[in-house]
Amino acid sequence: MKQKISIHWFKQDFRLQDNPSINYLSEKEEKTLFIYILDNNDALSLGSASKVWLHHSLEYLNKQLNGKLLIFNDSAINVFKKLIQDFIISSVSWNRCYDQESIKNDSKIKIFLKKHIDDVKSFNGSLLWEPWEVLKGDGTPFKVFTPFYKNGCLAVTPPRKPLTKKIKIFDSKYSTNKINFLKLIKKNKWASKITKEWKIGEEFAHEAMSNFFKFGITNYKEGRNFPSKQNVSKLSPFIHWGQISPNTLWWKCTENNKGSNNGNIETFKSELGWREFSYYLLYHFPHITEKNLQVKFDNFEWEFNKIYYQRWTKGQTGYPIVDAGMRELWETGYMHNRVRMIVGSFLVKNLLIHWKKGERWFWDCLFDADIASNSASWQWVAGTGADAAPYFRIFNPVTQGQKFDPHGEYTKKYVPELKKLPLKYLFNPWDCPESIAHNIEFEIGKHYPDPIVDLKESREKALKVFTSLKKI
DNA sequence: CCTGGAGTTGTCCTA
DNA sequence: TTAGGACAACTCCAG
Repeated sequence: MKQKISIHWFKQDFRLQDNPSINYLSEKEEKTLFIYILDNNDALSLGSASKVWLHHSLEYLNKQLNGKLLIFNDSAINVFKKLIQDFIISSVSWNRCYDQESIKNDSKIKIFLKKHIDDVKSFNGSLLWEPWEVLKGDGTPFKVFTPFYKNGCLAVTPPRKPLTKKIKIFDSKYSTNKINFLKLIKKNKWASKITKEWKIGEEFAHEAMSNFFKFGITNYKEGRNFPSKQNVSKLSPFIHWGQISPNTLWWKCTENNKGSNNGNIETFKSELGWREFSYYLLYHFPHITEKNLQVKFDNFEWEFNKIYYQRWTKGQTGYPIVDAGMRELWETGYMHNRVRMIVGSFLVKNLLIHWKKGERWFWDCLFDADIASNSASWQWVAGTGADAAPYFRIFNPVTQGQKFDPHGEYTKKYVPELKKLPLKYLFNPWDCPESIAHNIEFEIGKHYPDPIVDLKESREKALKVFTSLKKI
């Protein structure tokens, strides 16, 4: 006798709170079977850090579901074929993904499922506004952030309020923990070290939110620029994996938006707005993952010096703030936003290496690696994207270090070989006089690399190349 | 169709 | 030491 069930298909929504698909199924009479499908043939293959986060997320989620999460390593079609054989399925639902590949695959699966199951639904569980609902007066999509956010988002319907319902978990007899079979984690030092500063799971997303609204949000607007300060939320991996919904954060902002903290709250909300904008661009211009949004850059003469690139990835460029950022990324699966801009500008403008190379490295190393934010942000840094920075905006890693890490705490933490260097020379160690260097046993080229390119030269070269481009 | 204001995040030089 | 303007021009957007 087959049992009657409903199915929630976890995609990038690893939470039980404020989960529209789960809420929908909780209203039904049947108990819900919770499944996750890893398809190794997915075009959008996961980066190494993403796999690690996914592994721990699945473990946590399975615990939340009393060990009843069903995990498959197959194509979604095959999985559903089997489930349709084994159960009477009244409903299947999930929360949508917004990249082109997912849209294509999911619509195929939906058509297949509808042949066998009456009730097949998908929900918006990850965006505050549906990309197709925010348009200009003439019906075309926005291309500039400020009008998109102010006139497009804020001026229309406010985001859905968070809601949580009680779930009824279906106990399938073949529900076992198969997470290790997915082989998401390689047995090496990196994979175990990288999670050291993180607690992964829905509960910890809420913990991070509480901490942020207690401490970080005070002075967020200013403090978010300083990598050694604790003002950033560090919520990005949780948001990416759906361990907390943007709606929960949005309404938490509204709740806390009283009195003098207004500017900070608004700034944080606009950061959520930037995430929306990235997804918006991805939806309306899906090729931004691969191609320049501004086609005139297709003629741009990028260079590729393999040695430079490798030293950038390893944090061995000879520019302390750049190296600190790249090492933070490698060691923690995260990089502070200000530093992301600095290392990005350095790769694209000083080394003239294609933004796509940087995008791929970030994709592999970031816990919050997100196809929308990553593509849109790299294009922004390169100046090839929407709402681009003017080409002459090239970050100076020395000035940026002095300005945003004024006491050098961040830089020294990740580049410990510079610890003894006086602050005056921390961001330009090549200027350190011989007498001082000798005393602290610091030799450039021996204890810390020579800068791979000259700042002034590479800046002028970049300006030249970018200027020539606009004349085409 | 025309018009005018505006556009996340900087740097460098000059007075 | 510091504040202000140049950098260059284009596209987007709203009226």
